[in-house]
Amino acid sequence: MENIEFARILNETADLMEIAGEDGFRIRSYRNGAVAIEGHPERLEDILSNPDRKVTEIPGIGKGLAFVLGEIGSRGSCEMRDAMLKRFPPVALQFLHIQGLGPKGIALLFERFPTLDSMDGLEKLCREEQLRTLPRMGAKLEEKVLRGIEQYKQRTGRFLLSVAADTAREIEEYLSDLDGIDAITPAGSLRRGKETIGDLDMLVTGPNAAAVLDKVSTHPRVREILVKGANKTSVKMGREGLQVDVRALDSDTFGAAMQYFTGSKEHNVALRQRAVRMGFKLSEYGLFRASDDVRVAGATEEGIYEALGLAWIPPELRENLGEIEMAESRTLPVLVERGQIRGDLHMHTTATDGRATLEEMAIAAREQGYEYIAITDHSKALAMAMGLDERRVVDFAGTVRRINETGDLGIRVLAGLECDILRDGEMDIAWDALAELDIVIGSVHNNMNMEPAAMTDRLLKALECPWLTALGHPTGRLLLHRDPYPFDFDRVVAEAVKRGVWMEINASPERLDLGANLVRTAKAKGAKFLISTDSHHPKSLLNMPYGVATARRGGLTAADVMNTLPVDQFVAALRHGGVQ
DNA sequence: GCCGTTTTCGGCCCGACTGTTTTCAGTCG
Repeated sequence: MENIEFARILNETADLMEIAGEDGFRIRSYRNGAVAIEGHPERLEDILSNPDRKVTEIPGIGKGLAFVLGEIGSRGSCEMRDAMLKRFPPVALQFLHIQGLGPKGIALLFERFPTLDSMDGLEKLCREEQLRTLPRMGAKLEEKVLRGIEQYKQRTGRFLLSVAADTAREIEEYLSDLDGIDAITPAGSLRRGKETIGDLDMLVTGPNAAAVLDKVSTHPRVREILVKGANKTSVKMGREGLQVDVRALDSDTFGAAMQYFTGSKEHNVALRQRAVRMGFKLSEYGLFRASDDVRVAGATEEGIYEALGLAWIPPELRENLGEIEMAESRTLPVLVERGQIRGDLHMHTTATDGRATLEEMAIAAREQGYEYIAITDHSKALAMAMGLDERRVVDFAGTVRRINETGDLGIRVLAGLECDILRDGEMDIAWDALAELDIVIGSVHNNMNMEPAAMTDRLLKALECPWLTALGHPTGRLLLHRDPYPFDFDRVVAEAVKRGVWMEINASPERLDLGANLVRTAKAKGAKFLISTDSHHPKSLLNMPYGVATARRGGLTAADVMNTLPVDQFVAALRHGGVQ
């Protein structure tokens, strides 16, 4: 069992305890423990099975949680969770994801309607106007919950890009000891770098590819085998039930299969139409001449595109949004690559809500091969994150200057801030304190349900601040969880371009904000971008590829992305050339 | 339930908004 799985069960237990009205601090301990375990570099299982080690070595894990973790490790659950699940049906956990419903409300629902045990049941209660019979619940809440259920249904069945990527890696590792395998490659929306994934397609080639189909069904996280045939195994993985299709292929059709299973459907339809016009037939088995059914390409993707008179198209662009025309005229953009990113400009430390110190983040970033980073902790409006006030901002800028003078960290550190954009569009920190910093990322963290016009005004007002470097996670969306706040994006981008404020592509897999479509829109208006991980832990620095994938889907080249610049040029490009 | 000690128990992060009230609990970030 991986650490993240231990963390998930602790969090789930905490959710249930919250509904049960358990002591809040005790619940916090479970959540803290989950964070500690998820971020712990060692496998918890290894520590648990080693008699010389104790899990209480991990800060945040005491005697109580050590016992709980032991239970989870041996049987996948713990006493507390079992007890809670006797009181509440499993759907209670899903109710927590309905906006407008919290633990107290859910507890009340089960108290009043003991037979409630499904999302449909909740929907029925809303439609029959039953919620309003409960204290502090009314017609507005019934409407809100119905909207919440609608959104919930839309997002179930989809998974974050990172979840699919992790699962793909896990499967590759599990199969890596088999002989006679040439390649195990993800296709589908994962290969296209889409922000959320429906199911995971894995293609396998090699003389022994069929053996993979047997072995994959024995993976410990497989919970259901859907299909187990000669060419394909389909399974559901883990509790969330991510469907994984693994296909074994001949090497002479591998390119055609990659092309076909990578999609998108829209891209493939357009490509097949083109093939027909040119006297070919394109399928997952190859490109065939229509006249005599002779295969003219199929071993590689490049061969197929070339035979159709096209340059090879990067998977991220395969959405039939003009890429086929560009491939024909040989004008495809040279998309930005992870290896071109030289700095990460948005991260937090223990000064606010991060889990590691400035030094630890800097060293981890150096190991990623970066030349520079910016530390951008929160500002004081985020009281729950211990956000910085003016005095701490100025002190911090001084500290960073001294660190850079020593050069001990082997990486250039920029003094930054993720400054809250307040309700009225004012910055949370006075301008003269912001002037001490190299980089200021302006972000909206509260009052997100404003009218679109008011939110537009708020962002336009924020852009007036002369020290603002970039807009952080500009739409505020949380994938599968919260929709973007509506505002006039075109107007805000146009103003940002005019004022030289960059747009962030937040690489956190929960956000990927801006998303690819808005990246396209912004680029068309002349925007410049930062790709940043918004890390709260050294491990999260590894999320950069998700941001790069989003940039690529938006058609960005290295020239569009400011943090591809070498450190000196980057600092010179900052609005006031940096302060150091 | 964890932590850090005042080594035995008290402190642990908090403001704004919403819809429901008639003074505020619950939710959200």
